This record gives sequence, C-alpha cells and structure tokens, in this order.
Amino acid sequence: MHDTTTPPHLDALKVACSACNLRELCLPVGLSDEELVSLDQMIGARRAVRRGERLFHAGEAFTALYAVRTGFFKTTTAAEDGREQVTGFQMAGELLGLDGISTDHHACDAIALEDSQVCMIPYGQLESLSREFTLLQHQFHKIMSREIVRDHGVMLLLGSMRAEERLAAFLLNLTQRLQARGFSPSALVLRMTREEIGSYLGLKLETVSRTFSKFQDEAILEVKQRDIRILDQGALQQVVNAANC
Amino acid sequence: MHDTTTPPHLDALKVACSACNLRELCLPVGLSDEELVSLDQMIGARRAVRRGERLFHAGEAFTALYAVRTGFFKTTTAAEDGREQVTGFQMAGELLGLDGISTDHHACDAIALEDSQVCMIPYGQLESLSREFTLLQHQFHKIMSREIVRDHGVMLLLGSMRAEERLAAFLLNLTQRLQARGFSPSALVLRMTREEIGSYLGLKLETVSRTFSKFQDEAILEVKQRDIRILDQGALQQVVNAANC
DNA sequence: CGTAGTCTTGAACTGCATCAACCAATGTGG
DNA sequence: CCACATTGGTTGATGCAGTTCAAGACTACG
Repeated sequence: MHDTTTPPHLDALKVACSACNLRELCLPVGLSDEELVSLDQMIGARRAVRRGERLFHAGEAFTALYAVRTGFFKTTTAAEDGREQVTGFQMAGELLGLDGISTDHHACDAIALEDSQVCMIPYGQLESLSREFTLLQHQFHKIMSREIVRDHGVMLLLGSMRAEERLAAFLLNLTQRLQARGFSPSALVLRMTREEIGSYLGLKLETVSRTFSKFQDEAILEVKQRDIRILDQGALQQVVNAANC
Repeated sequence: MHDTTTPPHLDALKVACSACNLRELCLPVGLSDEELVSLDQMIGARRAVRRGERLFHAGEAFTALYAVRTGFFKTTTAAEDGREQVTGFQMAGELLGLDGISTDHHACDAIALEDSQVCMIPYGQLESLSREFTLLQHQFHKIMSREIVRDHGVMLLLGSMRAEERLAAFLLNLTQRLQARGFSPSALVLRMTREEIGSYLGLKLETVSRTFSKFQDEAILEVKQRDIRILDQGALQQVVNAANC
C-alpha cells in the first residue's frame, strides 16, 4: 500500500507537487521552486476513490478542486427530467470541480471509472495563494479557459459532426492526451462503456458499437472489447476532416 | 452622437463601471465603492462595433476581455475543414473573450448581430487588480466557472434533446436573460437568423423554421419573422421537460 | 460456474436533413 | 418611384443516418 517514494512514517496520503511526476501537466506548470513549495503546503490530503464511487455530486457544497493523480473519471450533468449527459472524461493531471466555483455548489457528478487517487486543492487557499503568485494565478486562469475552449470543441462536435466523425475525433483526442502522458499513441484501453462514450458523443450505444465495427472492417482499428489498437491514424484524421464531401 | 450622461468635453468613449447601469449584471457585481473606482481606472475605451463586424477573430492575439455594454453578439468556432458552430449569443453585461486566456490567442470569432458597444478590459490589468481585490478575483472566477456550467448545459441540449426541446430551451433561456435586464418575459425580437439559431442548436435552418411554425400552430408562440411572442410559457417549459414520455 | 453487465448485430422505424420551390422584406440603381 | 436583386424565411416531398427494439454472444466477477 505504501508509496515507495515517500517514507512510510510520513503522511502517506499527501504527495508534494514538487515531487510529483505530473507537475508538468497539472496546475504547477511553469512555477518556480519557491512557488512549488507554497503549493505543496496548500495541497490537502490525497484521496482514494474506488471504481464506481463518486468524488462529488451535483448540489454538494463546493470547497475544493481535485487534481487526478492516478485513474480515470467521468463527469455527468443531469437535467431536471433525469436525462443525463457525460460532459467529460478526466485522466491524470487534469482538474475536476471547476464548475463548482460558479454557485459554491458542484454542478455535476464526478465518478471514478477505475480505482483512482486525487489531490485535494482547497479552493479558498488556491485563491489566496494565487493572489501572491502571479504565475500560479495565470496558470489557473489558463486551465479554466482551456476548459471553455474544450467545451466549445465538443459543442462543434455535437452540433455538426456525424457519428463516424464524432468517434474518430474522440479517439484521436484520447490518444493525444495519453501520448502526452507517455503512453502509446496507437494502443489504448477504454475505461468507459459504449453507453458512456455514446452519452458524451450524443449517440446511442448501438451506434457507437456499430461504428467501432465499421472502423474495424475498414482496417482503421482493431477492436477487442475495450482494447483498441489504431492501425491507421491518418485514416482516422481523414474521417474527422472529411466534412461533407 | 454624444452620450447625454457624460459631458461632451470628456472622453465620451469611456464609461465608468461605477456609473454603469449594468454593474449588477457584469464584472463589478458585489464590489465595494473603493474597488469600483479602481475598476473604473482599468476599463479601457469603449468600442463601437457595427452590425456584422467582428470584435475579434480566431487566431488574433488576446489582450483584453470585452464586456457587452449595448447590443448583441454571437461567437463562432470553426474546425479546420471549415465547419462552423455558433457557440453562444451574448447580450449586455456578458463577457466576451474568455477563451483567449488559454493560449494568448482568441479561439473563436465574436461578431456583432446589431450595432453594439463594448467595454475593453485589458487582461493584464484585470489579473493584477484581482490580486489586490479578493472580491474582484472571486467574481471573475465565478464568471469563468459560470461559462463552463453554461457550456455543459448546451452539451446536454445538443447531446440528448430533440429539435422541439432544443428550441424551447433556447427561447426560455433567452427570455430569462432578457427578463434579468428588465425586458418583457413574453415578447422578444430575435437578433439572429434561423441559420444562426440552427447552428447553435445543432439543427438545420429549415428545422428551426418548421419548429417555430409548429409552436405557432399549437398556440405556444406567435411568430412574425423575428418578432416572437410567447403565449404559453408553461407549455414551452413542458416541452423541455418532456424527456421521452 | 452461473449470473449480471457489457457488447454485437440484425431488422424496422423515424426524426431530421436534403433538395427544391416559393414568398416576403429590404436594398439598389436607373 | 419602380424594376430588379439579394437576403432571409416558409413549406413540401423524399431520403437516410441514427434510433429503437430485439436477440444472442462475450466477459468478468462474486
């Protein structure tokens, strides 16, 4: 159970940003050593979230952001009538909970898709620390802005792409993020079900499944349940950029 | 041409936040008098944007946010293949340009749908001022977060609603925002074309037009080109919450 | 080892897109 | 001030992408 990089007698649930291999992907990007030490003091306990468990849920009081340390999450919003939509998938180094700042209450559910660990970032402390450190402030603003840009990209996808284009774009986005984390650009294991992919992409699970099969028939992918191997990345890219030719 | 509320010999293009009737809807919400004065000094010149003109465009260097003072805007993102998506409509008191923080370059186009005026908010100054004033910092974070929540709502709409539900939700959202600005909750003039509504809602303009006609047949709306009168708001609400019954 | 959850595939249906014609409003130049 | 062009909107007929319903196969986990 012990993290081998931290002495067992110390708080094993706390991980210093300065010692974290995700610091170049996460909130601390570009911070000085001095700033990193301050950030270390702010980061709260690490929290383990089991597969299927909710990190937070809509309506819950917002007190902290969470940085994914290991594992994989989905976020979902629900309409009053019960309709649910997956609004994103988050992997190591990505931030959860930004939607909560708006009303001091979380606006979505965050659910672990595999056993995961997150670092708690008490929001009040982040605000005061970012009044002190310009770079931290700027980095935090960039992360929020990036989330807005990402969401606009999803709106484009949902508003104007066809099923094949959506799935191709989704796979390319996933592999790109995995590659940034040192994983292979051509092999991935999906952590989510066809239904969750469908919800995110505005499709039914059957359509997702059929489209996977179609890509396999066309020798673009090799699909074995959740194990995906990309045989022809260029073809995937072409599917996305095809528009209505 | 002169604004009757400012002496003609002063900089007629500059409007103080402290004297602006939008301050309860805009960035200054909840600020103290002292903070308002500082904000006044920061706000750059007011800029007029003619109908059809672009306030900024994707790729342009990002230097400032813009608060809509009067008028109406749309924002659009484009994929590499030319596909375009309307990502939002902005009215008085709403902020434009948040997407630019992410990369120091704007990620979308902002186009005036009627002759408009915006207040320029130099971004560097906003960051330094928000290091000084906790409330301003917090308010700015809330606005960014609200944008994220809004986008997630649009994703829900695009991903899981049918044409009628989308248009009903759109109209209710518009009237709600107009009502917050003192306009009637039951009569509105659309500033955008059917095509722009369609792009925003992930529908073709013909579908938008047909759906307007259907609502008119059902005595939910009275539609005269861009003049819309809501005859039965409850029915509209029901259309949105109908789900798949 | 069995049962529940997940995935695949087929067949029929449907909501929206597409294509196309027409109309109304607004603008333009002679 | 009228003829004509342009832009935006409506409506109809037809087609198809993706949904729905259904049945069966695979897999994983207690």
